[in-house]
Amino acid sequence: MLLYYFEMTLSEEDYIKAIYHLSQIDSKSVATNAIAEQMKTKPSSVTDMVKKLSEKSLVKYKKYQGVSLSEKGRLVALSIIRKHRLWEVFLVDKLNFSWDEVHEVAEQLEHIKSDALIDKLDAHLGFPKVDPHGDPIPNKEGFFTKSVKKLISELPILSEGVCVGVNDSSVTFLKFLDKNNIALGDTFKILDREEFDGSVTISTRAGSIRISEQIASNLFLEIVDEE
Amino acid sequence: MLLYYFEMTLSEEDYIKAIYHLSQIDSKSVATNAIAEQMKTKPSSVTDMVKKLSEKSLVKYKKYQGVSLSEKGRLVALSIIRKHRLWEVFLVDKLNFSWDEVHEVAEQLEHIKSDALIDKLDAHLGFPKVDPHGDPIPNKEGFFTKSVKKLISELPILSEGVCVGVNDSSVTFLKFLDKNNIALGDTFKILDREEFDGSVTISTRAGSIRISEQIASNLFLEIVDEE
DNA sequence: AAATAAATTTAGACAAAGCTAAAAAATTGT
DNA sequence: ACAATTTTTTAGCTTTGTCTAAATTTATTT
Ligand SMILES: [Mn+2]
Ligand SMILES: [Mn+2]
Ligand SMILES: [Mn+2]
Ligand SMILES: [Mn+2]
Repeated sequence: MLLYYFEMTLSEEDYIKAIYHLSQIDSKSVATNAIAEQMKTKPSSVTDMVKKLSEKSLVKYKKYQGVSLSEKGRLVALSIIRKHRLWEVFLVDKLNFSWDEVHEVAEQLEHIKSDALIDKLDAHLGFPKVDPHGDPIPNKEGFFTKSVKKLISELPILSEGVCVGVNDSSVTFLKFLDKNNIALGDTFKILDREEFDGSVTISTRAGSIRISEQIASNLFLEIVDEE
Repeated sequence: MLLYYFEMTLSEEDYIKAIYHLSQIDSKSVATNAIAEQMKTKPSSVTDMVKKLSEKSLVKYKKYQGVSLSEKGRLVALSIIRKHRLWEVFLVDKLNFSWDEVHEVAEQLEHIKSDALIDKLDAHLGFPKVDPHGDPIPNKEGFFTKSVKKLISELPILSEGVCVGVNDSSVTFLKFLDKNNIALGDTFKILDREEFDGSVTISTRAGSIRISEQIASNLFLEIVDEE
């Protein structure tokens, strides 16, 4: 990730990250209003910030034409995302937070400035490849293995992956999972799917079980594509 | 420490901490210039900030008369110091930083807002009582066991304590310590002192050794006074 | 008790990041 | 094609935390 030798404020970092995420969704240039919504600010504030980021060559910007990250900006985004996701792993693996409690704190921790810190944290965590939500962690140079996160209901038979999230985070659903020995971090394989009702047979640590279409469309598996 | 229910900025927190430390040294009210020096700002900036802190009842302030922490301010200071020192323990014990590398990063980490985070970190570290520099860690309510950090040369015979720091951090001195099996974290007992040259006999894990007055006046032991 | 020096406060500016209201450009609908 | 709508930018203000220079208060010397 090659340290960026210019000081960036917390706010600038959050904007860069927001622009990165928005351009992942759409790939075209990102609209002022979209950034404003993501950052929970007003479009006029976005215009101001985007001008400043453009001055620093972190984004490419032409009036009324939206904005996109420069290569420099992309690397900054990935370095913040790396930090965010490493801290999330720390919070879950070492401090026993659950995967749905960590985002807000990571949002703060990602801005701590120290290359040594993040290197040592990475080592301490055993160089994880994905965060607790199944999202890939870029390495120091900004490379990461593309991982695909898909609902069980959308995966073909014989797919295999790690359960990394739920769509419906209601207490009743989480209790259901518990009762059926399904937990975040488990590896599942999709054995069969009924044409009739969309129910799916998956293998779990406790043996193979049948789950309804409704359940299958609420569980995310993370499939890592080796590069 | 009973959470403070008002938002504080990073800068306000650092000022409160600075005022706390300065009033430890002197116990009287703290001078504007002293704060300015500590915070590396100008006296006029200090006056501005002190007025704001006074508005929030965090300090007692009368024009030209210096400033002191209110009880509320003291608790805020202790909560930040608690966080600072817990993070220092984390950096040294878990991430293998050395005790002289951690201050700057802890200076950032101490401002992360999350009560759950600091509770879980505390537990993860095994509820440490002192930081890597031998300074006591306040508990959630702001209480801490007073620990005395003194040079071996200043301690009476039969004192016992944990080696927590050096005065002279030159490479030659640190190498000398290494050669004589003296390391941070070791427990020493002062067995005898020669009137003639001030040299001291101490018991170490490798047996008892004699150290010169010069060495004795460069090694800090931390003596914990049980409350 | 002045005079001088030092410490502190005030006044006025500035950069960062935000906001509202108004203007301008781009897009959409007819 | 052109009017209406939506998006984006500009202009002007606000708050935080900082600064310099000038004024004021307190402390120290003669
Ligand atoms: Mn953030
Ligand atoms: Mn995540
Ligand atoms: Mn700090
Ligand atoms: Mn310390």
